[in-house]
Amino acid sequence: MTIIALVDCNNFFVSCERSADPALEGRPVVVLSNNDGCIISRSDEAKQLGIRMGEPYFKIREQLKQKQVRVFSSNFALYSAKSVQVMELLKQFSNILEFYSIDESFLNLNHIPPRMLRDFAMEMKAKIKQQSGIPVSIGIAETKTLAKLANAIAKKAKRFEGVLNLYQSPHLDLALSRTPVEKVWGVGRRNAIALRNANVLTARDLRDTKDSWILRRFNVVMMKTVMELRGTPCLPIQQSPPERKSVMYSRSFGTLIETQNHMEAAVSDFTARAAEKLREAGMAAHYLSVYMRTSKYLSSDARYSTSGELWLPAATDCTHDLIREALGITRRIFREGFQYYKVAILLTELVPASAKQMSLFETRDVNQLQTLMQTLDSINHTFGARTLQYAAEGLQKPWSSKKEILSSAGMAATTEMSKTKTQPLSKTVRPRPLLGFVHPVHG
DNA sequence: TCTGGGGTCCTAGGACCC
DNA sequence: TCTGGGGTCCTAGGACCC
Repeated sequence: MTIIALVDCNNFFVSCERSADPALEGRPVVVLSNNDGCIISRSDEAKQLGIRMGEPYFKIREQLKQKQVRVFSSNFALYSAKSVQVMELLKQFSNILEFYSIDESFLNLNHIPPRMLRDFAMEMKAKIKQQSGIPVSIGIAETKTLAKLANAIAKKAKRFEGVLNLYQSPHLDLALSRTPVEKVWGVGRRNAIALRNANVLTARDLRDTKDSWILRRFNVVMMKTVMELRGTPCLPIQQSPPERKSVMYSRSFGTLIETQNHMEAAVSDFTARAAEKLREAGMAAHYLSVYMRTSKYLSSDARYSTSGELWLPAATDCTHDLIREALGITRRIFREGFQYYKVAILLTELVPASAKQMSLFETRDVNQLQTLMQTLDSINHTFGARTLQYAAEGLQKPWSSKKEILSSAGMAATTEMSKTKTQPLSKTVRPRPLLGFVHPVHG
């Protein structure tokens, strides 16, 4: 048998803000998505006020002000650092664990006697709170899907004090029968409708369906979910993350883009960010796509989206190669007369950087390029993102995402933003890649 | 004025082959 | 006579996750 715990940080982004400023404790707090678009994390107090997940910020801005809700732009530098801190603490409790997402980890607890599980989890929870300031909930069961389910109940029902152990529990049936089918991990909105129409209403109903019906009506993914509800593990703990298959960098703009000049600068900027992620993953890409679109919410004649792709003759992780090709694509696909809202850079067909092959026509010194990229990354890592950047990325970046209400902890993490002088971007200046680096802080 | 940003996996259907 | 049958590969789109 396997014993699996799911440790989930409560209201994670809000809890991070609170750990940086304890005065936020007990008050309603929310955190916004990128570009201050919508609500992505809420404290319990905010939930009680009826503030919904994913709600557009502009729609409830006044309401939040009236109710004295503290609002923060998202600050992923802070959240990542907190996440690492919690992960390090978790390693003290099991050496078989999976960091599933920024705020959730699965732990194998086979080394704990079943009757000790609850005490063990309570201790884990207390230690994490004490050392990192982050409150967590813990669910324990035979499979990941059941641990998820236990966790959701632990989080909601106060009497469990944040820990629910359903491992070999006589209460499992009751827990399953009180969990609506759409709350089961792996059952999304669409499948929930199909299940409800077939009168499968709860996790228990789903567990008790026939295999043949599931396979006929759904697929092997749903079958695994059903097996997991029955206590048969189908989703193993993945101790090392599977190799990346793609890297994407995508953002909506703070100010809409209308000119090709600005678009080329934004594409250069985004491509540089994607290339950084690529190198961080230790990969090189064979395939590059550039995608741009207007807002989805415009009338159909003002709406436009387009994309262009390119096979690279040799896989690369080199920022200036990728920028050059991305600009080539951009010049091919850009159309005047639209207000662009978002751009995405997608890198696929990844190979390990160590295995990349040189193009037959490569005339540059490849080792020198590699050293250059390493130096670039290490300087930006030490002195802050975008300390060094390509001229093509532009200095002013009027399209940058809005982040109007960063906490003071947030400002500390992104000092280079506040130091950058703002000047109007001259329309006559055409971005020129491959010219070298600029230094925006003193530039 | 204003609506997140990533990822993965599966299936269906077409093209092509023997 | 009659309208095989299986296999692979690719792509677009759907569905799900946090």
